[in-house]
Amino acid sequence: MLDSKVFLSQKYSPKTIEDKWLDLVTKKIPLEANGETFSVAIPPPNVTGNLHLGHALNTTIQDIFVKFYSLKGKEISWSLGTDHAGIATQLLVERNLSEKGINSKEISREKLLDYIWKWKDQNGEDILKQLKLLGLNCNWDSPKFTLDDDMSDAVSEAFVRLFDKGLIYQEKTLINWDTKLRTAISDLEVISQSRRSSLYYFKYYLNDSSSFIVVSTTRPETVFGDVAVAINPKDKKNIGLLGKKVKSPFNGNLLDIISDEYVDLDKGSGALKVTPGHDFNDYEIANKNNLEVINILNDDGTLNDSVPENFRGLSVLDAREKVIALMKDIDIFVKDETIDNVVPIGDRSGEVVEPLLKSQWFLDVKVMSEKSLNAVKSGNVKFKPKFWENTFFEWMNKIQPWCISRQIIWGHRIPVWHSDDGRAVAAKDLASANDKFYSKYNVHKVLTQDNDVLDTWFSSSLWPFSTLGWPKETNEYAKYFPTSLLVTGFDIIFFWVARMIMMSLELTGKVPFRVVYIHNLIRDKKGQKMSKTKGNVVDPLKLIDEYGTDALRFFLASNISPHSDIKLSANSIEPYKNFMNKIWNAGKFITINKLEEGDSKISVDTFYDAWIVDRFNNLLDKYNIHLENCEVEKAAYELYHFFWDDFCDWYIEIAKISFSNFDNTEADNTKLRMETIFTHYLNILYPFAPFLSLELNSYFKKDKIVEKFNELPKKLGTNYSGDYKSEIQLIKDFTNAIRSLRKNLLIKPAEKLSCYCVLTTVNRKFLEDNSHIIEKLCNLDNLILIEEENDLNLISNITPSGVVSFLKNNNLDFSAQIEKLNKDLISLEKTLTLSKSKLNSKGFLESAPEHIIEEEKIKLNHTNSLAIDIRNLISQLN
RNA sequence: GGGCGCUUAGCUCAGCGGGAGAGCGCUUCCCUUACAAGGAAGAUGUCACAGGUUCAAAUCCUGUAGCGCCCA
Repeated sequence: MLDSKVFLSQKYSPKTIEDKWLDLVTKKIPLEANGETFSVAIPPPNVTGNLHLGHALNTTIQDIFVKFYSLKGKEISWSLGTDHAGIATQLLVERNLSEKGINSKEISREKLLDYIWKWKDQNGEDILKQLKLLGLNCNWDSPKFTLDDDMSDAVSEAFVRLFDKGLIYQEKTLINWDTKLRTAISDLEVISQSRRSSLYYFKYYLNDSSSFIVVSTTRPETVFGDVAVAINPKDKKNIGLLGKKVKSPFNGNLLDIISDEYVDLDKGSGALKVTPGHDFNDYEIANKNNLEVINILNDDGTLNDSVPENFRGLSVLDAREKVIALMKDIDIFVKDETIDNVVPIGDRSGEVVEPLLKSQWFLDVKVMSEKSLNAVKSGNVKFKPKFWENTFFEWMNKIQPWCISRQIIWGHRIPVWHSDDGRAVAAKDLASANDKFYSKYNVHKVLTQDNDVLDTWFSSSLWPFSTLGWPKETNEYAKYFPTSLLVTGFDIIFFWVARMIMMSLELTGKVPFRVVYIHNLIRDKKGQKMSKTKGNVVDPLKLIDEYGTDALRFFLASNISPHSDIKLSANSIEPYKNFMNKIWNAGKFITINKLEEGDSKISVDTFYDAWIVDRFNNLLDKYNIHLENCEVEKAAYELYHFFWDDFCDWYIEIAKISFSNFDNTEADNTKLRMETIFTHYLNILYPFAPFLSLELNSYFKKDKIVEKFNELPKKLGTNYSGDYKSEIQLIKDFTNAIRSLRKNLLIKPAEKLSCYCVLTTVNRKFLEDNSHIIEKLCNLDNLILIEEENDLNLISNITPSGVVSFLKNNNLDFSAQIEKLNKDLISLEKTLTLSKSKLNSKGFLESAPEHIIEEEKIKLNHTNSLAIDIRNLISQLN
């Protein structure tokens, strides 16, 4: 046990106790396991990243569950690690190099890789240290990194299996090409951005006559890739041109006029130039109509050799201007107009993405999606809140093959080995590739590995099982897979959650997790997304400095909302720091009144002991239910209000009175009760505010070895036999009513006076024994029980438990009290009319459940007599 | 265009069939030996709008308006 004198001399200082307990809070303490397990995989933060509030929210939620289930005796595994974050990291290092005057495009693959690894070793993984400050119980001794050997082995294994099943294939098709990064990206990495754009109208003349067709386009520079003009089959004006040809004035090509349902009559001129090399819809039209595909762009987005010489090498925008100028020159330009359209942007580069015809690797997730849909529909994977399942279904239903190859170097190199004649096998290394090639093709060839690397999300999609040792049948994998829970933001349901489910079902045959807990984002006080460019990013480490980790954790836990994002303003966290301070000071009070060890045992409970025991038991129930339902914020709410409203405002305040009396087996019993409930409270507070809980607990634990909580507290019993609920209610009712009366009558807080009362719910004996409590709480001389019929000249307040009154005297100003009574009367009369009309309604009496009718009757009687009393009072006062 | 979510006190939000709530802010009073990071007493609402279901609707259904997000 720690020195309580030191404790009593200190103010609450989060920093001090965080430093003191960090090791213990983050350490996995072996508990007495009950044979059950609870496992989670952390969404791996970007290795180059810094801690932001999203991480803090995400990991705090996980940690609350981990600590909760740990206290419940489950064995815990919380896989920890970082993600290599392919494109993002490579970009960052390249930018770094260019600041040093090194052009990454001019150095070898090996050299650049070397730079990135060095950078990662020096600057990476800071985030793990920052995460630790939150007090998380992750597997700190075995952090993973997605490019580590074991993780990479899982990636190769997955790839080879999927390749051999035919689910991974190479195809030359139209893909999203980021011209700045010079790599393919998947459709998820393309953001549709609304823009004001110009729509240009121009004439294509028929090759054999002077008639023409007007086409419209936002991309005039692609005229060199045109292979046809498409009209809608219902286009009456142009339908006569069907089957004819126009001659491109730009390169002399002959373009068929074809019809296709896809063409929108109301858009632009209603006729579409078909450029299959640079538009996904046009590509489909071309496929349907057996049209040629012309690629007019280089990898860097400039025009290539298939355009006339004077356009070659121009950027898309320069070429656009030049084409428009040409149209005007040769007098085929009709007009332009400004429209709203949608432009595809690369999420990493921020540049316009070009559809390009390229050979890339694809994973046929379309085939894999079926099982995933069923897993969620059948409840094998549950989303919380459930409505996110709709989002999941919607995307899964229209999922397209996933382009998994990237033309960068930071990542898992694709384990495909090519021969020079275009045949290939997938294998983990060259030796097995040679074997595999020979057994497949019966010939030896020189094999070289594919140059591309995999999309970062490919390795992420294996994370829940690769971190547990898959493909090896490790103990961890056997014990902890499938994982119990995944906690993540809604923004990566498609990127990550859906892909994990698909991969897991395909590769392990199991779902990766039972429950997906989706949380929202943290925004600034205006509801804007936090971003560096806006300059509104709040650093969690600063919040920790200012308010403490426990307060931050409690804030996050309390403010999770299934429907809306968390808005963070300057003083959002302060109430929770105040709450921590409240607990701290309650701890001090209890320490001051602590019995010496072995002094006493629980003897006879008072009504307030019985009551607080009951309240605590109620808290325990709700706490368990809410956490098991993944409703962290509700558990936090209960913790907050039990402690502040019940424990501090009433229990401690009443107990103080007992402590100040001489006698006291009764006080000793309350001291024991108070300490027990407080330490039990700290125990369940631990998942939410671990540092404060441990610190305070250390002043109370009798056993010096156990510094940490090792189970959840059980419900407490009480030996009080009276009706403690009515009794505490009487104390509360009378206290509130007397305080209110004092205030309304402008009686000074320091002035002591006598109060008269009439009882309705509790017996005279109880009041005789406990009137000193009310006297003390209300600063009375005397609480005098009187009969109702007395004719003293009184001014009163009426409560469900009885009436409290002061003697009228000339110094008192009744006006405030009369006002209050009138107000009470008005609201009473409202409920009265409502109640009466209900009980007079045949429908209500026939259809409402019995207990509701009973309650309504009681309410009516009650309100009625209250109203009569108040009316009497008012007339007396007037 | 399709989907999802939201609209409740000045602000941020909970409640989701039978009593309109919390935190912050506001008013008045109190440094009462755990806590002024506190205590006490208060004020504040056509629960977006319009219909419907029901004995009973903030709560369920339909529609309208506005806001936000996702997908095209």
